[in-house]
Amino acid sequence: MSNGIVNGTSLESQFSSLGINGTKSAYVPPHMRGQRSSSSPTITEGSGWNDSRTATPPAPAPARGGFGGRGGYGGDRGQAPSFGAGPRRADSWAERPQPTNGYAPRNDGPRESFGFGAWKDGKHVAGGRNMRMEKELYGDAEDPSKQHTGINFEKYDDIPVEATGAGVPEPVNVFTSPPLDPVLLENIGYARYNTPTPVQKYSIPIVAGGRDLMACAQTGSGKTGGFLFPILSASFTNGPRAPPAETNGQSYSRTRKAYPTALVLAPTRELVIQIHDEARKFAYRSWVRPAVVYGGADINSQLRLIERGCDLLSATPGRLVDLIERGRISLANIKYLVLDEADRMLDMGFEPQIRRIVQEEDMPGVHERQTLMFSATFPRDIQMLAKDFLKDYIFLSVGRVGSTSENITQKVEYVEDNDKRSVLLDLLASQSGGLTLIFVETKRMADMLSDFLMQNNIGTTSIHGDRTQREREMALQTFRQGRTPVMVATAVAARGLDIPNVTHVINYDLPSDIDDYVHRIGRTGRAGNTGVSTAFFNRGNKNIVRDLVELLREANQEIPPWLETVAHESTFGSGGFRGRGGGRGGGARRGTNRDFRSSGGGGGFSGGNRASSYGGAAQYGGGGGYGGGYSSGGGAGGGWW
DNA sequence: AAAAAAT
Repeated sequence: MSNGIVNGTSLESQFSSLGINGTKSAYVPPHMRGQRSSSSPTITEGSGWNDSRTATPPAPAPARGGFGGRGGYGGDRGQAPSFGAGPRRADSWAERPQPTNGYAPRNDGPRESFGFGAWKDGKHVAGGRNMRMEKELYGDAEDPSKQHTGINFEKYDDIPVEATGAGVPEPVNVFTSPPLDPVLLENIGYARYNTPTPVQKYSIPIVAGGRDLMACAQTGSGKTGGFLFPILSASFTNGPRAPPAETNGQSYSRTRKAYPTALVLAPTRELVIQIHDEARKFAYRSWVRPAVVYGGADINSQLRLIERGCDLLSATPGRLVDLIERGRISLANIKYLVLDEADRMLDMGFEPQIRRIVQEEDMPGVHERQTLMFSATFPRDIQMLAKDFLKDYIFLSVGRVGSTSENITQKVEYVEDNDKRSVLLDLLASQSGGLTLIFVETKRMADMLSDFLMQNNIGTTSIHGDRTQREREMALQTFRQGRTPVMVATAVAARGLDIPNVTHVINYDLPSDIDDYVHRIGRTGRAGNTGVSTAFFNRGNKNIVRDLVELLREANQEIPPWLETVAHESTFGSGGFRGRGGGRGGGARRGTNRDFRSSGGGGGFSGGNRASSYGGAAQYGGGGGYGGGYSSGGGAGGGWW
């Protein structure tokens, strides 16, 4: 291998190369690493921690001393300042050696004054700066593993956006205050975000104006910031919702309940971890304490962290329902609800749990909260969800980032199953630098292929749902760091994950759904950078061929002649005619990503007009909508092509 | 058909 790929790829050797003592050391999930505290410090300024680097805080003067724990509402929420803290050791965390390997000792050090704010007497009191925390949250300017979407934003100007609905506010073109809270603005600066992405340009004034939002956008479009920025900004300015009266008298109950202000639901564990990491960046110095809960990890440590502060909660649905049942989380104070990757969550069968969380627990009704839904597509079941969860919403349609802006070079090669391994080896040998993400269809294949690559001395890890959560997070970690520059993945990693420096995505097995394909290749070419995607195609993939060709054409990619032939034969050939339904549109299952409501609609769901608002011209100058399609496969059988 | 997700 000529590409600097490393040896020794078993989990143990990955651990040891990270300086971790194999089985003995306490595992620290990514979102807890380097995090000494996620909540109320019990030490105030002057009582210990001091750092000469902590220059004059840019915040208002009272900020520094004003740290009274949870401020005026703390007690009512069962989160008195001393809560959960107990006697603390007197030695200063700052004096201990700093971890150099990205792993921090357990989160039991003394609290620091700086870095956390409070909501006190109806006002936001920002905390002072904390340089150590800033380094941990934002990294160095040179650290590539910390650099996310803060670069090359110019490319985003090409992305078409369409906003429809009643009273769409003018988009903003810069990060400014107003409408953004000054503390948030500083955090955006620390994160080196320069310019709002198209989603953010619209979502900021929409959410600031109190409106609900339905956005068809994929990650990579700056979606996470698109909801975090306006929600955090409004939260900083307006504070938490007043605690419900009924909880009076419960203050001293044995079980401590968290009352988050904002809730973000997402389909996979890694995704909620990633959202939480972003939330931590932008909640810095504010009263908002981000928290995260997800399955597969120790629930008790999550409970402890929740108790220390849980204002913006990122969660997978199953674990959240569990915690609600245990009476540890109440949704009574929710002001902001976000459903991320909503179509994916429905695909994964989360609808009953989501409906329970939103409609059958104690969450305020649709008129008492603000709701934001994000989905790559807008099929009928998502429309129904939007009808039930949103009110008078603004519909935002954001063009595909990767494919339409042509910063991903898409290749398709004809490879029989038996040849895939050797072709893959050749492919890996011929490239240099960067990270390679290989998608397969089954967990078994993921294991087999990663074993095979490791046997060939290619630094490989793998991620799929049968690995332990710890293994999954470790895989992501070593891949991000480039210690294992190749990762084999199932669908678990297809959507939403933001991994800088992925230069090559290989569809070892093509998915049967073109949307999945789009998401997968979207792991490269992020933030305006260029990337390469290679797909192995053979007769087993004919169910995707027509959508694939259409997509390649739309993205101005080279289409191999044989692929065109296959697509043509698959459409008109012996397999039986499967009508195109009149060109674009006519999509039965998937639907398009455009506002289906009648124009000027007041937000009501007008059920009958769906068909008529489909079809017709593409929504914005030829970009975007790639409707096309029937639900794949099945049906009229017949030979190959 | 497979994957993911609470235990």
